[in-house]
Amino acid sequence: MGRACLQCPANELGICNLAAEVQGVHAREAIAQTVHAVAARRVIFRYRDLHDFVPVICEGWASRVARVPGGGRMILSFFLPGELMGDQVLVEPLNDSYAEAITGIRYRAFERRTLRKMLLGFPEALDLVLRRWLEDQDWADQMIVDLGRRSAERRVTRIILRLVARLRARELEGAGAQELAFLLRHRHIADATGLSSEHVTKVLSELRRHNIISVSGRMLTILDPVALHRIAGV
Amino acid sequence: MGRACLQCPANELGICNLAAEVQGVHAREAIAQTVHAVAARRVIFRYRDLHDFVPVICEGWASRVARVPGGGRMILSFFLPGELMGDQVLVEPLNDSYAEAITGIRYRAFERRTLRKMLLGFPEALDLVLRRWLEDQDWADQMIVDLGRRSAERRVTRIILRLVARLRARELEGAGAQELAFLLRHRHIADATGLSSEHVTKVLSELRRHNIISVSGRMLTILDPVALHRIAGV
DNA sequence: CGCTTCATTGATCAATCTCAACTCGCGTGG
DNA sequence: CCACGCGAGTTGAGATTGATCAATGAAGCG
Repeated sequence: MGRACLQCPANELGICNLAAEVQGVHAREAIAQTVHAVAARRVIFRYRDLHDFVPVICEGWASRVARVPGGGRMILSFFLPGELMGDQVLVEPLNDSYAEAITGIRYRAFERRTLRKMLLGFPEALDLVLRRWLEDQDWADQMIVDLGRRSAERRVTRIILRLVARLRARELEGAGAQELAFLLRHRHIADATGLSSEHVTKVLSELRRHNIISVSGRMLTILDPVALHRIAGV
Repeated sequence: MGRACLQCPANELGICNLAAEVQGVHAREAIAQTVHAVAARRVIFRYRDLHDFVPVICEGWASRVARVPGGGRMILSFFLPGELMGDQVLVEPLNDSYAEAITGIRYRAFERRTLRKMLLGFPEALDLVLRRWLEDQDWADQMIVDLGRRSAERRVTRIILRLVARLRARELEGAGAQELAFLLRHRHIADATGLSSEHVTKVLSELRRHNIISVSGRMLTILDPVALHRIAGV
């Protein structure tokens, strides 16, 4: 059981067999679940095919992607370890997007029907899920504002800061540490911000030139948090 | 009771006093509610102040708006007659956006606490609300794709087509009629598509020049639906 | 170890913004 | 009832941002 499990809804709801095994007890509610692994850059599933199961990511980073006729791609949201991959637990998805692995990932799929019944029985549990759904909506709202009314530089810095905040909130990265694992490729940042990947490297190079961030391998170091926040406009 | 009430969730849930009065019966559940009117272009409320009430729009068009420091504005969603103004019925909003009237509007505010309790008791009713919430999320997803990866021309035509589809789905406009009341100003289209209002008039002029649409007063006529859909890329 | 994907950089091009000037229509106060 | 003023729409010129294309080197992965 990794750190990501600590705040995982499946764990908090007591439905994850992994947690149960570790603690040597049965899961509170028996919910049919399967474990899967997907390699980096691969499609995990299409949402339109996702009728009976609710996926939760255990390890690695993933994204929800929409394709645009003509080759364009747009990332609609990111999934970090310990997060529901889409909050449509109670309602079937109507979306025609698909989930794609950013790094290699492992995830669990829970049976929707049982999960739904359980949530309807426990208002606190329902609240947990709805609140996360609301956070997703808030993310989408912020993306809309960024895409519509902010410069490339701002979009890039803001998405980095927001992801870092999410990692810290889930305690995947220490709140103090300015150096952290940042697993996105330029292409992912580009697809999330509506920019070309070339332009993303130009923005990031500029930030490095001013000693605001530094990147080596897949570690991101925030050298000057104040400047970074100033650019992001927070 | 207008046509908009027919598909209004407050009506479907049997909580609207208006429906009850018209039919000479009591509302199924007594939920405290108040009626309000707001003039065009006025702020209706801030979402952060909206703790105890759930608003439903009865007449007119409204929008949810985010301001960006420096004068920019972005419309996050539209509200047509008979729609919940934000689906955060069950959870308190965490957003810092506000609702703004596009035309003059009338709306009703229902007490959140009672409504929530009622929804938790009726899974079908809960489903109704969650499904609408999901539709909102779908709208947001489409906006993100449009903003990130589509041209100005496409964004404008798509938002028009999507709004028209919504009006027709709610039977506010006949499915066949190509002429309909379209109450947005260029400024609203601009704020929803992330464009300048000048560029919106250029796009719309072009569409008129090609006899694809025509606008007079606040009536929009779709002269060439096929061409319009082709441009939108559907 | 060979191949694919990724990052970097520069030159050029296209889309859209900004600014400015003008017109129109409508609502309102005199 | 009229005049005025403001918000809204139109149009054009010039400025900017970011896309596209191309070429090269580096890194990751099987």
